[in-house]
Amino acid sequence: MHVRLTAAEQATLNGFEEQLRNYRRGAVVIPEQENARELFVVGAGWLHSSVVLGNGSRQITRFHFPGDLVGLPLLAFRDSPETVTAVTDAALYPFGRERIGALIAEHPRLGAVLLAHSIAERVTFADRLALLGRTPARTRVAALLCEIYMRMRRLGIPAGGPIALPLTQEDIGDATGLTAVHVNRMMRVLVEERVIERRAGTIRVLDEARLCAEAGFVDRSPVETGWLPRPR
Amino acid sequence: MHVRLTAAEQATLNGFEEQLRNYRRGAVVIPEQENARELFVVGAGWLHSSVVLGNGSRQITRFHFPGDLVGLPLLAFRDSPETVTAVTDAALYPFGRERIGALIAEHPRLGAVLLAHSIAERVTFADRLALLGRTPARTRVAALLCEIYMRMRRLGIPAGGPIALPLTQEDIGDATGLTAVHVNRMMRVLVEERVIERRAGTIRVLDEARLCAEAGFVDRSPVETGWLPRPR
DNA sequence: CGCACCTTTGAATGAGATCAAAGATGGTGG
DNA sequence: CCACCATCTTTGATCTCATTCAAAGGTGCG
Repeated sequence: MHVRLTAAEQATLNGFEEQLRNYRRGAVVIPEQENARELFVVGAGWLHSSVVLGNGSRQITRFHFPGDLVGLPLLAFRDSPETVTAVTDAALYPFGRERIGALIAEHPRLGAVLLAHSIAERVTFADRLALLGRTPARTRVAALLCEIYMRMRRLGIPAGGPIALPLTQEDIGDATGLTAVHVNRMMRVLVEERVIERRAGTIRVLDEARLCAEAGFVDRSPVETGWLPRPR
Repeated sequence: MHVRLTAAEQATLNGFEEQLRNYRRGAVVIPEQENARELFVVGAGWLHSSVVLGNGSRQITRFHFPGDLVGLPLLAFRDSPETVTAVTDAALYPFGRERIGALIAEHPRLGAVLLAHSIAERVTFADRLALLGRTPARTRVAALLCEIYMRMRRLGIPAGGPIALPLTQEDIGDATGLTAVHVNRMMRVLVEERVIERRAGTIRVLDEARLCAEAGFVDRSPVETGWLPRPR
């Protein structure tokens, strides 16, 4: 999205989407603490990454949407530090991690793009950290909805239209550090104040400006590419 | 630490530590939202990265110690998404971000190592996210102390010895999502239960096993390197 | 159609925040 | 070298946001 690729780069990237593998809603794609061997590009569906604590509670650390790269932690650790689960039925393109090594050797510039991507993700995590550490429940729920809404917009869904929200309130709680009960109350407030509307597994954003303000949403300016090396 | 470097790789890396620049305790090294142009390798001192929210509260997202690379977000965003501040007097090696581009072009394998490093950091953030979202105050404080202790150990400080803790309780609160007052109470409990000992800006870990258990500390197995391309 | 699972609502409880004020501590300048 | 002032730590009292516990509706899948 951010860089004009050479034909050779494009061809190499296309190679990552060969076979397609299907997963059912709720299926575990990568189990925590196990020696997983493959990464994935998301073809269709929603997934999430989560961590389970010693006390049994779960923290969802991020959601994955079509086009996302899933399983990068396998490049740094032998055993996956997180569980990747399919939220909806999903279709993924698996590939071995040594192919990332080959990609970098062949096209160092793509390696640099991958680095920038990983760093951007780190920044997203930092924002989320501030959200959990320093904001009240209401803001957290608004921020999650806002994030999903923005993501859907970028995937091409029209503004103001209804968007599917295949998450249980428990899921939302595990992502925001709240209980399902409290998530329910917070969403209710947002509905009562006409910020959003809900109906059978979908939500509609009625007041985008208000939602963004409520969430403290900051649109991180476009990704930097000035420092990248020349394509080979 | 994880990879055997070639002479050429080592030489290139050494080039990153040319001039040394000094900062006073409390000095802002990279201000949030400004167009910073340099990254740094930490030579000496402690620093931290933080985010300031709309409501005025602050979240410290991570601490930086000697040997750390600081300012990576500049590779992804034009304006720094976070503030980097010197906790103690510090000495840093600055360098321009285009040098990272050159590094990757010249030594793709080092680019891959950098990617793995960035991914490992992302995983650390995920752990921290679970900490803020799903654990009580006491665990959070223990986890922060445990993390610092482990880091100091790796930097060569003896087990059980006193270690400098140049952080105010407010700093610890901003890192753990608590108030300074509550941090004080939690540390008091840890002292009373003889897990740690405190004296004038230093702490001593009396019961390492207990601290780790309390913190839910998991030692992420050594970084993977099997997928790296061959050195050029 | 029936059984899981999810959502909704109320009431009681509790962890951590807030407010306030009294000790420590240490860096600075005279 | 000492005195002073700013900053940090400690402690108590009170308040509040979110959790917990409990139970009654909904919804959709098999």
